[in-house]
Order: sequence, then structure tokens, then C-alpha cells
Amino acid sequence: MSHVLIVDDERDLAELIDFNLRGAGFSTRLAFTGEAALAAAREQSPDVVLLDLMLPDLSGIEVCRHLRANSQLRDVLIVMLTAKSEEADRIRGFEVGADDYVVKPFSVRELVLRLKAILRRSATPKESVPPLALGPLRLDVTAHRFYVEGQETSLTALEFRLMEHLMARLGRVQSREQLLEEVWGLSSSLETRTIDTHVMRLRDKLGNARALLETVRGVGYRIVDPTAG
Amino acid sequence: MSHVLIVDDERDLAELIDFNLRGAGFSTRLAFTGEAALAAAREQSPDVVLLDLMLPDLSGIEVCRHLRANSQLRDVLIVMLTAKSEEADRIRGFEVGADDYVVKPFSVRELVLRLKAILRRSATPKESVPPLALGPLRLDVTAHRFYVEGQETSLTALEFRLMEHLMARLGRVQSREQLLEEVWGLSSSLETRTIDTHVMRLRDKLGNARALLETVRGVGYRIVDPTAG
DNA sequence: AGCGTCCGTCACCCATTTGTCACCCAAGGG
DNA sequence: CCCTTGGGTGACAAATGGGTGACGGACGCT
Repeated sequence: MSHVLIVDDERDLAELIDFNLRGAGFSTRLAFTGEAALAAAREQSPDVVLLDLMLPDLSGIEVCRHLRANSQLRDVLIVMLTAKSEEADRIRGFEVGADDYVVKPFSVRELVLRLKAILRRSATPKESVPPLALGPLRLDVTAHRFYVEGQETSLTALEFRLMEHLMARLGRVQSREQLLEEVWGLSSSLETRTIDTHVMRLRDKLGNARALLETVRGVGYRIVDPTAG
Repeated sequence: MSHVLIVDDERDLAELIDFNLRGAGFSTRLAFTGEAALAAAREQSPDVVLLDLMLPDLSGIEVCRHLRANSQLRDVLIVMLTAKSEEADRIRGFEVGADDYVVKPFSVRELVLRLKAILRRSATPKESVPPLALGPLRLDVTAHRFYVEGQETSLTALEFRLMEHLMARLGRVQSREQLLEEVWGLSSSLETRTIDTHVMRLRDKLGNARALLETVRGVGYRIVDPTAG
């Protein structure tokens, strides 16, 4: 199956994860510091790096950045492990390109599911992820670019994720709770009103196409299909 | 909604949780000891067990193990409540298969979010629900759209829920009390006459199809099957 | 250190939604 | 035919939900 590099300085936890991932059929390797993680990754390219945010030497974010900066390792999948209080870091993490987040304390069951899901997603070669095109909107996940009426429009990391999430669920209403959970991350303790603000900012950037991002009062938001009659 | 078994020997806390979960629409049951929890679970399979780690008789971990060992209850979702300091127990908790953790002290809001999240995840992945179609009426739950004779008709969130409820129970009369409980949610202390108003508003929006929403004098309302009879 | 960007939170405002009431009329029983 | 009861309906006030602009904190960059 797939090879996972587990990076966490809490040995008990790392070993617990190790034990369970092996049970689930993954091959694994452990690292307890950021430096060790980078060395291990260089030596034996893993498919996924499971990366604790709090490490004694480098922070998880720095490790992440180093991995992304290495041409050999650029495409490795990175799953961040964050403590609940580190919500703010999560956003940063997405910016440096983590592929998923799991919030501590988490269940092993969930962790394994997430790993499998992310591997499945990346199983299709990345080049072939077709850009999401929709009327005047085009979102290129691979290149991380977004176009409105052919014009490239810069979105922040969070806006991009929100837009991607909504476009991938064309026509389906997404509740604020769903969005918080799936775009912001599990157990996010944000105000749901925060979403409104980001939707507004997105709409601003959509310009003429702003009508495509609809509010469903009392329910949530959705992207409408401009071709639907 | 879902049934939650709350297990905690601190009665004040258990009751606080109880109050809030009921407010959020869950049905609940309390147990103050491990034995009582197991008995309650056997008697009335809950969807989720909210399990304090520190109990006077059995530890939460033992309760967890018993639940997992019982073929009837094996698949119940288990959310552990742990004090921050109980790191070691957390690890052991993973081993016996808790599905999520909430660390005390926690905010009630977060707890509710976590519960909803975990229930949603374990629910059958209802990416999209097939629309309810019925003669000239079509109600698309996923997109949250409603059509009369092919024409989209806007319903408020409440009207939508009411319509969904009635259409899903085609032909069956729903009493006002039933509707209040199931559409408005428990704990609603409304006048039953309020329903009349909403039924009227719905009928207005149904236009030609208004006859499909029948009054059963002295009993309640129902949607009739236009193809029957 | 200074600046700019991004993000979360607030407070204010408005439109819509929702609950309630009062006044009827219709149905059904005698 | 009359009376009772339940439901339809329009009007109204209150509550809610969402848009929006502003603010401050955190962070990266120079």
C-alpha cells in the first residue's frame, strides 16, 4: 500500500498512530523532530507525511515549506496534526500547502479514513484534474488559479478553498455548519457569521458574476448553474 | 433527530449538557454510572454515547470496551469527555475505539457542533437526495428548490421544511401537534393555529395545485396523491 | 520597525420571515 | 334551519437573518 512518514515528538502518540496505520496496511516510518523528518523524507520519499504542528526544532509549517521547496518532494501529500487551540495556524498551513488537517485529539478511525480519502483523491494524476469551469467562472485546482470572464482574479487561500468547495457542489446548498466543517476544518469554533463576510468578499471579486453565488435564506449558500433553465 | 446517551457522574454538568442538547434538537438520556450507562444503552440503542472518562464504578474506557463487545451496540458512535490532564487515558481511549474526543472544559457550542459533525459523517453519504416528485410538484432537497408545474417557486426555509415533511408522508394526515413537533422542533410552544397560516401561505404558492394540500377537518393536513383514485 | 495582506468579529441596518390575533365563513350535527 | 366548531384569511408586530463597512490582531515581507 502506501508509505507514511509520521512526524510527532510525542512518542506515545506517534507509536500509537504507527501501530494503527500498520494495522490498516500502510508501511510507516517515524520521526520525532523536524530535522529527522526532512532527512527521512529525502532518503525515502513517502507518499504521505503526517505532520505535527508543534515540534521541538522546526515548526510543522517550516517543515512543510521545506518539503514544498524540494523538487523531489514537492508533490508529497501532507496532512497536518494540530491541537485545537492552534486554529489560527491551520489557515497558515493551508497557505504553505498542507493537503488536509486533522485536529487533535482525533480518533484513529477518522485518521485512517482521512488518509485513505486523500490518497484516493491524489491517485488520479494531478495533471488531469480538470479545471472546474462554470459559465464565466473557471477554477484551476492544479495551478491554483481562478478566472472570471477569462480574467485571472486573485483569491486568498481561504477564498480559493471556499470557492472550490462551492463550485464542486454545483447547485447544492451548503449550510454554514457544513462549510465551517469542510472548508475551515473540524470542530472549528468560529462564528458562523464569519462565513458571511467571506462570501461577501468572494462576491466582490466575482464582479458581474456575483449573482452565481446565491444566498438561500435560513439555509446556506449555493452556486447556481447558469446553463440550467 | 438523534438520540444521545449522556454518561457523566457530575450531575450538574450532565444536566447542563442535557439541557443544551435538547435545545439543539437531540433526544437524550442520562446515566450517572458506568453500569447505568450500559443498561440504558442496551435498553434503548442510542446513536451516540457521550462518555465521561472518570466514572465512579467502571472507567469510561471499560464502558467503551463493553459497548464495542456487544454486537447490538458495536457500531454506536462514542464521544469521550476527558479532562485535559488525562493524556495517558486519551491514548488508551483511542485503542478501544472512541470516535471523537472533547477535552474539558469545552464550550457547549463546540460540543454540539462536534456531535452534529460526527453524525453527519457517519450518516449514509447523502451527497444528493433524489428529488421528491409528485404530480405537478417537485421538491429538490439537495438544491433546496421547489417547482410547481415545472416553474420554480420560492419557499421560505420553514415552508420548505413543512412541504418536505408533508410530501414525504404522501397521503397520510399529519396532526397539528405532529407538525409542530416534527417541523418546528421539540420545545416549540406555538399556537397550533400558527400552522393554519403557514398552510395558507403554502397553498397560495401552489397556485393551481393548491387542491393537493387537503384539510382534514378536526384532524390535520395531508398531501393527496394526484394519481390515485 | 513599518507596511500591507488576510482573517475573524462586531455593530448597524434593512428586508423578509414568522407568530399571533380578530373576524369571518363553511361544514356538520341536531 | 340554526348553532357550534374548526378553519381560512388579512393585517400587524416582532423576531430573525443576512449584507455590509469598520476594526484590530496576526503574520509575512522588506
